[in-house]
Amino acid sequence: MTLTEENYLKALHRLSEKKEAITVKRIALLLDIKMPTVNSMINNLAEKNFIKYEKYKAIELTEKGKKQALLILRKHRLTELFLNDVMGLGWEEVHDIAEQIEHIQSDRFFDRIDEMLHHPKFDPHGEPIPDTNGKLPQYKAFPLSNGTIGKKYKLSGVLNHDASFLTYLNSLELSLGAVIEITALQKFDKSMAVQLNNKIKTVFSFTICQNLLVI
Amino acid sequence: MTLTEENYLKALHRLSEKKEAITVKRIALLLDIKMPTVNSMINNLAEKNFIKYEKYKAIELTEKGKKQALLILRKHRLTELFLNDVMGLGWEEVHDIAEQIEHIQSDRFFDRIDEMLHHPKFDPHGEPIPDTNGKLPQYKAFPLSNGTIGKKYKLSGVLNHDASFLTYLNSLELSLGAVIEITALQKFDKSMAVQLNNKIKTVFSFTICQNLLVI
DNA sequence: CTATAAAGTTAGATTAATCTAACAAATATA
DNA sequence: TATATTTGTTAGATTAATCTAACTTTATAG
Repeated sequence: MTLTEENYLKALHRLSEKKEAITVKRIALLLDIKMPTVNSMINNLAEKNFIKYEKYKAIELTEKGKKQALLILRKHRLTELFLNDVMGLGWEEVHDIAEQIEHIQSDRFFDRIDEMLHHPKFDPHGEPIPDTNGKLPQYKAFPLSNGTIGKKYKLSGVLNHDASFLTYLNSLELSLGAVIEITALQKFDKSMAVQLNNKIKTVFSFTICQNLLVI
Repeated sequence: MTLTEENYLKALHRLSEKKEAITVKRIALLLDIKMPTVNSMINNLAEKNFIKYEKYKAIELTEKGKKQALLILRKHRLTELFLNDVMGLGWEEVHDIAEQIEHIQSDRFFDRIDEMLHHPKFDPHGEPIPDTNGKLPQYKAFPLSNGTIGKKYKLSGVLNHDASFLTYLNSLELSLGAVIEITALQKFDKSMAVQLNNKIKTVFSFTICQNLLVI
């Protein structure tokens, strides 16, 4: 696969997630490329069985195409996490770099990233990370505020990336993968008493609970 | 610059280091590309002032071309070190991955790598790493066996990468950047008494000293 | 010092990815 | 429903990087 084909597949997948029909126009707008160019690439991808396509009809990813797209998405999300977690780059700067690194051809490289991050199932926005076969985890991360009393959860992402919020989490030694047990619930303000990593006990406001993604 | 142009520049630089003349034939062999292809790329690079070139004459990198090549080399060597040191990949596997990552366009990314490695001046083979302006360090790493008694050196590379050797170095907490002081020298077998990181005292055989590159 | 071999160059074709201009089909609107 | 607008397609050109075939220059070996 060429780099360009990979980028089209990624765009196709992104559009397929917003349940509206995938059209030549939308792809052209998303990639900032003229329609005839998209048209010829669509024909190319159809020939290679990455998509199902008939003239003037909507475009659909085949199983093969979907898998390929998810494998690229996997590399992209793992890379973003790596750049942030391991290399300390800010969330605003990781995307553009990951767009480039996602095309690196090396299973070893991405396997090591995966290992160093302890095989994360979700990125910090709560988006699922496909596995090496392009399969998504069955369940989805949800905000801690939807959790139930007495249960233990694993932190898999945060919806807010303000420095102050992240600093606060750090002060509690709360990083991705940390265990959060809900020990009590205040009906009045929906705040939660929690125990972190079976050690620290504290209380989270409802706002904080809404921003912590867990599984 | 395109990825292909970058690869040609890198090849050109590599050939220029082996003082023989740079010819179309050599480039073609090195990159496994046919001569007419090289010829047209040479014309392209000459137009862009990366090289000086006249028909049937030898090819020379201009200052501009040399700087560009060194900047790519910088990214390559930093990446190799990073893949090995930080990500724990073996020396035999880092090269191919670095060949791809060296083309990533992001100063921030490589600056972070540089920081995380504490601004290394040499790669583990003792080869110098150009700085952000494409300048090489003036001095060059040399084997510890050429050091003098009473002096302190900084470990900047190793010439042997056998697992047993690296394990031995690890057991002494001897990693890149470590301080090695020569405290005594045995004339008989050229072994050296050394103090490592101002802590551990031990003795290195001549063979070991030959394989430790220092500055 | 010529003849042959090696290296270099030119010309022209090919492929991937892009474009513009022109035309065709589908959709929306009056 | 007829027309206008939007969307999609085709045809043909362009650029970067590659190739083969043919030709030219330089180097080498008798």
